[in-house]
Amino acid sequence: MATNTPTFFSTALIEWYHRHRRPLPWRETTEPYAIWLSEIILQQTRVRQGLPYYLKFIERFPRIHDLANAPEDEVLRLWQGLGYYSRARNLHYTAKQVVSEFGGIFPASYAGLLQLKGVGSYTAAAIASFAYREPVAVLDGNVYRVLARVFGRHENIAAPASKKVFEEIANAHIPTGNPDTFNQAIMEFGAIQCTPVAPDCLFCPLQQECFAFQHGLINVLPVKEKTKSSRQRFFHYFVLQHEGKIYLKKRPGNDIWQGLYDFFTLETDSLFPIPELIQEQVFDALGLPPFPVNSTGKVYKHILSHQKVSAQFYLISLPFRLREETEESIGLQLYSISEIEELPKPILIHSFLDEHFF
DNA sequence: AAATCGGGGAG
DNA sequence: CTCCCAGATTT
Repeated sequence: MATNTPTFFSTALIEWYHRHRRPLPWRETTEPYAIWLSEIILQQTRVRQGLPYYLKFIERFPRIHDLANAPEDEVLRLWQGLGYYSRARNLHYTAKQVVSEFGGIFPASYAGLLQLKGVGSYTAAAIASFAYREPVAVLDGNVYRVLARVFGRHENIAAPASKKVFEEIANAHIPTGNPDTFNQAIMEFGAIQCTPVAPDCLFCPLQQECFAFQHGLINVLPVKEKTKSSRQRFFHYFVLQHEGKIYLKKRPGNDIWQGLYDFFTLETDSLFPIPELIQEQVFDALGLPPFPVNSTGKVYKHILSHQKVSAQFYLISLPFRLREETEESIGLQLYSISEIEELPKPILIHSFLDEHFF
């Protein structure tokens, strides 16, 4: 990359940043491990939501070896409630890889960091610039918005093809001598000043240079194509209990909440399960004689990015355990209440348990 | 290129 | 309700 000297844009952002920056713990360090941890946590997550998780993780896992040596269930349990759980699984995978293959030392360049699982172009640029002062511009939601407005770009920011347009602008302005501050500044500027709704244009240092402000396009830029509506799903959770313990299973891949624990599940295409379906998919599958079951009555609603889940729970007390072959084939295992508290669970399941058992 | 993966908060 | 958040990965 060519050597960049400061521009009106980088100068204004950095000057603004020095007056408005929030004190955040991951800004007080240049350790790749701490920066990497914070960046994974903050993907698609607001600082306010991610901060307590960062503090928990850095306390429990002060060094990458601590994270690498932890069981995956504990990592997922600490991650519980933060969403996008593949981030936690990849975080753990990469910690183990960096320890076993690189002696606990992170790759020292953008290109090297990009090879790590869970580290894409944004995160690699963030770590490279913050930890190594490598002049590579970050491109996150904040940056897209700021660039689209200031430079008047109408490309659809949701389209992957638009990425290089914004990348080129950002990389043309990142000062070679101060890449870390520029990257921090442009993201902070987007988060605090140039917000998605009702940006503070009145007191904006870029007011005169901002294309969107000068042309009355603040509410038009950035252009972002609308997403499709999500699908509706209906879960029927059978809370099988025996001697104070509850059967749980670990959720498989290729669906939401991979690696988290929930109950034996019947999924239907409507709110009301067909009795024959319960007979076949529940009683027959579990090797139980048929008997009447009632849900707890409450329908739990849970919203995800691309799905709306309606869940009902059916409390069932078993006077005996399931057959061992049944337990193994379905993946069900009995856990005490205190054990269940330590397992990673979807917020939906945790909320239900909180109301009935914890 | 499009779909998928969470949960919370603002308006 | 809709939109967005220090995005990455899979299809």
